[in-house]
Amino acid sequence: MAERPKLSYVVREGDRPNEVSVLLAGFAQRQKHTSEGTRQIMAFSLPGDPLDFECLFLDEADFSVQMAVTGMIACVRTEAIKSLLHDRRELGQAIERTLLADASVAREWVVNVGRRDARRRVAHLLCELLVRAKAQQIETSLFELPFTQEQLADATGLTPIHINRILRQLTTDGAIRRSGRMITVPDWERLREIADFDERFLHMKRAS
Amino acid sequence: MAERPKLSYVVREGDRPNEVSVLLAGFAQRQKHTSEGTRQIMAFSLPGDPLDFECLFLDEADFSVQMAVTGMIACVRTEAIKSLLHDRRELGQAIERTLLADASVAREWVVNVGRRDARRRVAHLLCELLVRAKAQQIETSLFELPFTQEQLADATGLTPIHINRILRQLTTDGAIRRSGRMITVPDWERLREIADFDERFLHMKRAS
DNA sequence: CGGCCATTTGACGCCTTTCAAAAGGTGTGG
DNA sequence: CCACACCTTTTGAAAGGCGTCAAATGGCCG
Repeated sequence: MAERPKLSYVVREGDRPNEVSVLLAGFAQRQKHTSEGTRQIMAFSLPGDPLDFECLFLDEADFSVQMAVTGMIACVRTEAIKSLLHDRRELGQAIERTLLADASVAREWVVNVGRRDARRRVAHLLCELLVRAKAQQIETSLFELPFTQEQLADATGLTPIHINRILRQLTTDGAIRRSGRMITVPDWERLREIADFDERFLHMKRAS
Repeated sequence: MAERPKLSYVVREGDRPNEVSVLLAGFAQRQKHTSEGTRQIMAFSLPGDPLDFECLFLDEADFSVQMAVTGMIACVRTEAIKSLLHDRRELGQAIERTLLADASVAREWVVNVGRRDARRRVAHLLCELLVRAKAQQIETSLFELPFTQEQLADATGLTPIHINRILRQLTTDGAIRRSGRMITVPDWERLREIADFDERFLHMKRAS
């Protein structure tokens, strides 16, 4: 249970942490850097999401986790979780499902950056964030994006300049409305159609 | 233990299979289709790889598996594996590690298609395939690619035409040599450098 | 040998990047 | 409360990487 300032790293690629964490408040991002220094974000974490549970089973972290805004995380010693896993099998199943759902999202991101143009790509990311935020009861149709356009660029494999142009285009097309970083979706079906979005890849439970 | 013809599907997106399979011979690919019909491959499977074990824990498959060439797979009823998992904890850990290594590869693919240009992207894919093939003792520096240029394109988010140009460029640069689909790597370090390749994301065991 | 598919090559166009700079916002210190 | 510094957003112009279109070549199998 510790406050984490904006931009602080929770895990760095190559770490072998002896504790894992859950995001309680704020937003975080999973990312990697290429040797040239460019960054690729491969997931945004919302409150309630585990941040680095794969470290429970893999030797070293293959990605970094950085806070996107100031937030709060809960840390648990890996020993504690492992002994819990030893006692309660259903907990292991739950973690397993979460990790594999994360993996499914990563696969969808491969599709997103590999086969969708900038417009669909951004719309798809917005859809994912909206659906996940709704599932966490964060808010509904209007949605405060805590991310800068540079972060959105690194998440979609685009440049911040182009993100800006795409957001403007989506706005003039009526698919979204913006004021500051607040984004409203007046026509959800419209955005979903633009994005080619099918939320099954999120593997969310209906009513758990 | 069944032979599978080229292009046959092992799993389709949305399936809820009651058996899972391991690739014994040949090559397979994991893929998704967008609503426009374009395809994105997100993993190539080599002999020895489990093809769809995530179905053990998730409700429905979020990707399809298709044979890239005629090959052989072994099918196991999910019930059988689950009861095995119940008895032998170390088996569960092994499967867990495999699944999470797959997830790590998917994340690296996000980086690949998101932040590397065509030349690095293709080189990175070749590096991954070579390292994994070597680990399976398939062959060493020379490597028969069973994949068409169209498949390589769908794996890298490019077009087959551009794959062709990149392969030619890598050839004239001396990074690879080709005859037919056989690819030789005369200078491994060279290709690795071009690719910005660091094999840690594969999470392979040193000597298991 | 003929049909079909994969590979190869060229010309052209466009989506996205790069480069550059202005404008808007925000926090800190005087 | 203002001023300054810094970051983010916005806009424009030009370049380039990759896609699209089209067609020729090559290889495999019946």
